[in-house]
Amino acid sequence: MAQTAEKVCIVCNSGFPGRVIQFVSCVDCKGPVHLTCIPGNKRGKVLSKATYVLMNKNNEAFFYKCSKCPTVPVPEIRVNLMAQVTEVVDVVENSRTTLAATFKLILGPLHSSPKKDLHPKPRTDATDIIPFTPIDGDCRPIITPEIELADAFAGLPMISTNEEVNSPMEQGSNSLLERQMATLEDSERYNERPSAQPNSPMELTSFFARPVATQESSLPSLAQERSRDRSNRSINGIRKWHIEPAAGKRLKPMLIDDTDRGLGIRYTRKNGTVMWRCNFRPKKNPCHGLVSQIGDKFAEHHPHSCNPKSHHKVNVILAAEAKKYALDHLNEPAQKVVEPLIVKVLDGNPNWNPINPTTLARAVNRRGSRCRSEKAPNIHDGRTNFRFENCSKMSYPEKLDGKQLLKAVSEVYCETNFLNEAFCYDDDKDDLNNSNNTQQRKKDHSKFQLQKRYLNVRQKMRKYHVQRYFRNDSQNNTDGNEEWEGTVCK
DNA sequence: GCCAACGGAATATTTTAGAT
DNA sequence: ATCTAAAATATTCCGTTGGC
Repeated sequence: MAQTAEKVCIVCNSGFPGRVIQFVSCVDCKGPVHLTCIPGNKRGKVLSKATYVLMNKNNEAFFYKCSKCPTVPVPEIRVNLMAQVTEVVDVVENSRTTLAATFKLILGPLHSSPKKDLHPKPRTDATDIIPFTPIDGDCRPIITPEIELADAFAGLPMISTNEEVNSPMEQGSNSLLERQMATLEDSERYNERPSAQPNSPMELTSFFARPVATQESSLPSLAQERSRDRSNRSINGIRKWHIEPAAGKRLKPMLIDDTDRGLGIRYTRKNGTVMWRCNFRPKKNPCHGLVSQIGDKFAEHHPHSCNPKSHHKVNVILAAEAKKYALDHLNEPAQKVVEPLIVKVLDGNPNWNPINPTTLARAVNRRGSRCRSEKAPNIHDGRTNFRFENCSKMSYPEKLDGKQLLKAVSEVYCETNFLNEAFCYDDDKDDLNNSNNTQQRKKDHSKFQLQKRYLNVRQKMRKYHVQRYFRNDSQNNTDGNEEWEGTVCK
């Protein structure tokens, strides 16, 4: 951490002005990085100025690894593991005194909150390093050094990785794993086990050298969690992923793992990471299974808490294929579509208990009939956006709760639940002024008016096959009418 | 008709950026 | 260093769909 005014920060590309230049150097490329340019260190959470000064004073090195450099491999610690555990325990204990300021437990990029993950919640594998696996590939559950050490801290029996790695089957898996891992981005390569750097109690990640994560003994053990998870894995411990694009209900994509559990897309992070959630979701004890996907790589964030399913993958793929075929051949009878597919699947899976053809045919029919109604002639062929004509008929005075109406309408596609709120009201016979309960009558009347206008809008939408529409605020409506724009069904 | 299997929205929690 | 607001992420709730 020497001062160097000529150098340029490899993160922000700016210099190091001022008398006191605080920076750290990448252990690999030696490039300087501002203290504040360290990922997650805007507020000194990773390396505060005070800590920096203290470390400088004690001539301590801060092992920073910039994102441009290849990840430093995780050290092999199979040999003399207990000695290392003792060593790390000493370090942790000492950290309460002299090293308290310098010893910050920072987890990898997938764990953004150092404070939170110091004591991980029992329901997650927060301290597990998550192995990424490619799509339609597989992954051996890995007992990483930090996991073993975490178990050791929790007072649990050590799990020997020697035996696992040395067995013929595991050796095979390892080579397969290595081939997969070779394709991963550097920042994700947690699980490599080269022979270099033996006996180091520190783990180097893409960011920093840091002490191994510990776990309070009062919390459920990682070993127990993994043991439960391992029992859910296939026999050889290989995790396989497969995405079926339209296997879900409403033709949503489904991720299927090697235990035949199906997962649906939960949400997509801003950085493009897709989060998949196990589809087993009864109201009582829904499964916690959670998988992240970056590109075509997958990682388990939460293990499943549900039981594996039998032939689920075969069934969902078959159903998806049948529905897809039915959509492409709308005029063919469902039974005719389904039966050959079932025979074909049965040929490839002799142990499969075939789905009832009638059941599948009914599902196919449902899908087909919906599609037939959706494929009504489109008078706005070729145009995805258009301006509503007769805008005056679509306008609403503000006093009739236009905002609420606008919100309801803009969220509506072709189907709506609005009519499910059966509202019986005889507009013609009602006399607002002669009612016993005038306030309530006025309220009902207003609601009825709203519904009538809404139905009028909906009718319009159907007529023009509008998927959704919204008010065009860019127009200055001088005549008091609101302008609407719509999106036509393709 | 019941209930599991989804799927989406609402809500809660955490993180980050910016101001002071 | 602290506070606040906004954004991002995670969790929960609830409605709909589909199979039996």
